[in-house]
This record gives sequence, structure tokens and C-alpha cells, in this order.
Amino acid sequence: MRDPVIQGSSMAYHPFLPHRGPEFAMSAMLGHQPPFFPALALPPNGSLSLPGALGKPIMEQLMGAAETGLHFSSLGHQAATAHLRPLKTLEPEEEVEDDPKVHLEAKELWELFHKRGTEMVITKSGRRMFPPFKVRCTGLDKKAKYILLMDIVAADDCRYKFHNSRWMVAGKADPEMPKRMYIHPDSPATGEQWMSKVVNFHKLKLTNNISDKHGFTILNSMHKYQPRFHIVRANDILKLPYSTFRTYVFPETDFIAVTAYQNDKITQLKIDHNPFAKGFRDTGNGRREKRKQLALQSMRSYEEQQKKENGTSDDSSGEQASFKCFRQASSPAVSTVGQNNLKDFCDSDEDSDDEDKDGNVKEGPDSSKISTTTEDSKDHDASLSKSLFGESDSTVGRRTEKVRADSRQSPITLISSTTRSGEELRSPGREQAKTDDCRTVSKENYMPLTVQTDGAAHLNQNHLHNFGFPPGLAGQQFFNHLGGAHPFLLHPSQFNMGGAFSNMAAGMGPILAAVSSGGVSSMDTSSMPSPSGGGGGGGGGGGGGGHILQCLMGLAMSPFGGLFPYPYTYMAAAAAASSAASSSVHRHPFLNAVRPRLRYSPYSLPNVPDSTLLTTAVPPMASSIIDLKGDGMTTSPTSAALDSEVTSRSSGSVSLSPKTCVEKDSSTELQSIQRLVSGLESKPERARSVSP
DNA sequence: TCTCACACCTTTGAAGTGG
DNA sequence: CCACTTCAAAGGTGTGAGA
Repeated sequence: MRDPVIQGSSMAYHPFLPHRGPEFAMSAMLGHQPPFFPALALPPNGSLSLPGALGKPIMEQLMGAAETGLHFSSLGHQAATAHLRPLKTLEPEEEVEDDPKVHLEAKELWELFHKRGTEMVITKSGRRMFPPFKVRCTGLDKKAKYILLMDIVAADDCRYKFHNSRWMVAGKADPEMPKRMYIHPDSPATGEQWMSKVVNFHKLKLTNNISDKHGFTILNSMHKYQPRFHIVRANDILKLPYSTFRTYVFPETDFIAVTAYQNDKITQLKIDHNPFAKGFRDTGNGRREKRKQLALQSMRSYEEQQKKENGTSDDSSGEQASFKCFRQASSPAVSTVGQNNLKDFCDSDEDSDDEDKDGNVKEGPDSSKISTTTEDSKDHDASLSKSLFGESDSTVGRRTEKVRADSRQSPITLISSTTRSGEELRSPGREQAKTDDCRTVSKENYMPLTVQTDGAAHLNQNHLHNFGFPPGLAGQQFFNHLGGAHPFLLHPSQFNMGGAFSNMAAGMGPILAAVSSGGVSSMDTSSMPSPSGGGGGGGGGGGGGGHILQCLMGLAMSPFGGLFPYPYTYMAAAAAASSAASSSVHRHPFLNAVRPRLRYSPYSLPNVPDSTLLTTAVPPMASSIIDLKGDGMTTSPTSAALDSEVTSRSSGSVSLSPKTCVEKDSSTELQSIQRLVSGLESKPERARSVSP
């Protein structure tokens, strides 16, 4: 009946396999280097020093990067020493079908925020997301290893402003920031491990600092973003580019990045729910309480003064006047604790501590009072808060059941998969226990490993096609080499983990790689300075130049030679077709025909009710969005337009934006594919010729 | 609109203590 | 040794003034 793989644009997008031109080649090359793995295993039982100074020219030469338009850079990092264990021969990966389902944790809270237009503060030094992005996975193959990631992409092409208590479009989006992918620090881990706990991405930080070197996710202020969650079936980071993956989008998690809160209601929600902001709650002894007391005091003195002056006064009016005065004299923030807000958000005087000493929530912040439409109960809200930070699985458990049920139809699930050729490889075996040793490699000293590209790729265009959204929303830039690409970030913390990364990543911790897709001059040198290229500002750190690609390649190449045991044209072609498929597979017979040779997705698709496939999720998605319409985001015509757009793209192949032009895109993409494939086919020759 | 210093808070992990 | 407690440092918050 259903063939969502095709119709559902299951090949829509591989988050790690860059989808444009040379990037394909790059990914392909990275993904097809069996010698790589043994190389990393040397020397057995010894330590492997990764000076990180492997030459860029060598790298480029080896990779044929110069000819493919690829450029490498790094953010500067230190040399690392990885203590590597001898490798065990990997058993061929068992082809156990998995059927991942992902449930957004604290969904109610997300919805609560979403109704008011979630804002996320971004600062130079980085801020966490709140609510934290947490998911619970089910349906994974218990024994298979997975890498879990998330990234944040532009939700549309607009810049926003907060006007008249609501968000409105204020123009076209600013140039997009370099995009980065955040890999969960526990990656890779077995499906069993992932399923046994809530996967928490709370350590992901947002920044507006374009030259950030911490690996934070860089966003534009006053722009709308959509977090995405990816499950990659891979036991090694090196396999990311060609591993099966799935992408999940939870519409209620979108947000607008701000440098300062615009919507008082959001501020209040954050204060009420974020334990770190407890000091600002009306309860307790925080600043707000003091301010409030101060205000009350001044109100009383004002009243008394009025009484003295006027003899008598109407209590209520006097109070109002006092309050009015207070509000006028107060900052906007202070005004949130004023009468209106107190009424709206919480009757603060009765609003005792949300949590007792044990951290148990007695009574959640009174979000139900905030909402004019929500039916959130206090208990409900309390449980939300409770689950936000580091709550143990067991404690979450009960509530999760509810969340789970609620979440069933929430995510847009985007399934994609590159060729499974990786299974032809034998990757290094890993022993979890042994890899603990690798954790001693300081993570703090490590810079994040990133593969990022400049160029724009927001959800609406580049990412939409990635999602398999209507081609008109997506397709045209698909093969634009100057367009966006997909960054790849390894957060420092991930190098503190055991597992597959221990073999490589632990040693590579500080290594920062950047792959530019932007053609000859596309490297964003401001954000990705190249130490080896000289003059790289950020690369100065420790002078330990180099990056993961360089290191990897350097390590692998020298002793093992052959870079391309597999013709990377295969991957390139596959990727090209995959890209095409991603944006038009559901509508293009030719591409459909092409698909089988790509050996896509050997896995079953998730069952719809839980993780809804894009194409089959239209009703839930649409309804979800409608349901989630809140006071802030959807009352304006602009918002309505946005919503319709969101709905449109959410509808996948069903609902096309008026902007779209399917036929044009199809033919354009087809030509691009053909060009790309033919172009890439000639490149391996050169690449091979420079390989040792 | 953004940045920064600030106070207030939670989290984390080292040090201390007792069994 | 282990488990538990205590304490200080680190880090996460929103605030509000100033640019």
C-alpha cells in the first residue's frame, strides 16, 4: 500500500551527506575509506599522537579537493593524544530491522511556549535552549549502534520583529550563519542504551557569535528556527556520511532567536519553568520577590501619602493608582510582576515554591493561569518542570507514558538513507568498557569537530527539500554549490565518551574540520580560520593546526595508501540521485527509477502513528499546527501566512506552496543531477591519480 | 537591538567524615 | 574502602543600564 520511501521522500535528505556537487564527493570519499579504520587503530595498545598539523595541501591533494572545490579549514585546536585499543574485527552488521519512533519529551511545555511564540535567547557566550530538547526513542534495534544528533535550521526566509505583542515578519532573512550539527555526547550507543533513557540535548548552546569556536549553534537574532533530530544508524562517526538515518521534526519546537526577550509571557514562562531562573520567580527570595516587596512597600507608602494628602481615598482606586504608578515607574520586566501579569501568570503570593527541598515540584508554575486557552493543569505543569532537567528515567517514566501518547502524531518524520555500502566495510570493533580509558582524554581541551559550510540553507528552501518538502520550496538551490550545505559538528563533550568515537574521536577531540562547499572561495574564513592556510585567526589556538579530515587522512593515507577503494563516483552519483530524489522523488518517475540502484533505506519505515511520515502525517501535522496556534504567533496576518506555509511544507508532497513550480524544479534538478554525476565521474580519476 | 556586569540560583565534584 | 555529607567553584538564569 504505502511506499513512503519514495512517496514520502524518504530519501529526502541526509543530514551528513552534503547534498550539493562536490560535497557529495567529499562525503563519498569520507565514507569509503576502509583503510581509514585500521589506520586509526595503530599502534595497538599504544597511544597515537595526532599532531593535528597534517598539511592542508596534502589533504587537498589526496582528496582531490582543490579540483572539486573543496576547501579545508579548522578552528584551531590542540594536538591530541588518543589512547587507542587494538581493534577487533567487526562482525558484519546485522541487518536487524529497526523501526525508530521518537517522542518529544516535555511536549506540553513546548506547546505552552509555542503557543506564545517560543523565544530562545542567544548570547555571545552561548545559551542553552529552554525548554531543553529531549526525546525518547523507541523501536531501535537494541544491538545496533546509533548516533543521535540534532541541528537547528532556519524555519523560513524571514526576519521578525516583535510588534504589538506579536511576532511579525520584518523583512527578508539575514544571511544565514554557518550551520553546525550537534552530536549527542553519548553517541554512538546501542539502541538499547538510547531507549533506556531520555535523550537530552540540553547541553547544546545557542549563540549569535558567528566566529564562535566553542561549537555552539550559531543563529541569527530575530529569526525563526526549527530544531531537528536525527537518528543515524552507525557505529562510528566516520560512517555518518553513508549511514542510514532518520530525521524528526517537532513543529512545536520551533522558536525565534532573540538577544533579549521580547514577549513578557515567554519571559515569565521561562522564569517559571527554568530552575536556573528560580531567582526571578515571584516566590522565594529571589530578586523578583524583593522587587515586588519593594514595590509593595512603595505602594503602601504612596497610599499613606495619598491618604495624608487627601484625607481619605478609595482603596481600590488607590491601589490601582499605586499599581499604575508602579508599573509606569518600572521597567517592562518589572511590569510583568504587576497586577496584570500577576493575574495572568500567577497569583504570586499564593504561589509558593514550585519545588520543595528535594526538588520535587509541589505545584508547577502556574502556567495554566497564563494561558487563555490551555487546559494545562497544575500537576501537569509541575510534571513538566520536573522532567526538564536531569530527571531520572524512572521518575520520568510515568509521565512519559502520557507524553508518549501525546507525541504520537507530533513529529514529522523524515526518513532518509544513503547507500548501505558502509556495511561492506569492516569497522573497528569497540569495547565499551575499554573505551572508558579514552574518556580520560580531556574533553575540555578539545575544540569541537565541525564540518560546516557557509551558504544559506534554511528550512524553507534547502532544508525543505531535504525534508522532502514540496520541490518549489526546496529544490532549486539543491545543486547550487554556493548554496547551503550541511555542517557537521562534534561537540567537545562527545569526545569524552566511550564507544566508537573513542577510537577516533577521542583522539580527534580538538580537531576541527570544516568542509566548504562554496566553491573556490566559499570558505567562511571568519568562522573557520585555517591554521594550515596561514592567517587563520581562530586557528591560532595552541598552534596545533589541522583538522579531523587532515588528521584522518594523514593517518590513514600514509600507511595505507589507497584513498578510494570504492569509486566515489558511486557515492557521488548516489548522493546526487539521492538529492534529486529528496526533492522530487515522489514526483519524478525517472528518479524513482534511478533509486533502486542507490540501495536506499534497507530499513522499514516507522509506523505512522508514532513517528509520522511526512507524507502520511498531513492530518496530524496540520492539526498540530493549528492546535498550536497561539496568541503571539498566529494572530497577525503574517503569522497566518507563516502558518500556512508551515502547514504547506508540513504537508510534504501533498500541499504545495504557491511558490513552487514542480515541473521546473524537476527538470532543473534532473539536469543538475546529470551534470553532477557526469562531472563527478571524471573526478575519481584525478583523485586516484594523486592517491599514493 | 545588542552587550555586559550583576545577583541569584542550580549543578557538580572535590574534600571531609564516619562506619 | 565505601557511602554519605559538606562546601566551594562553576555554570545557567533574567535583569537592567548603557551603547
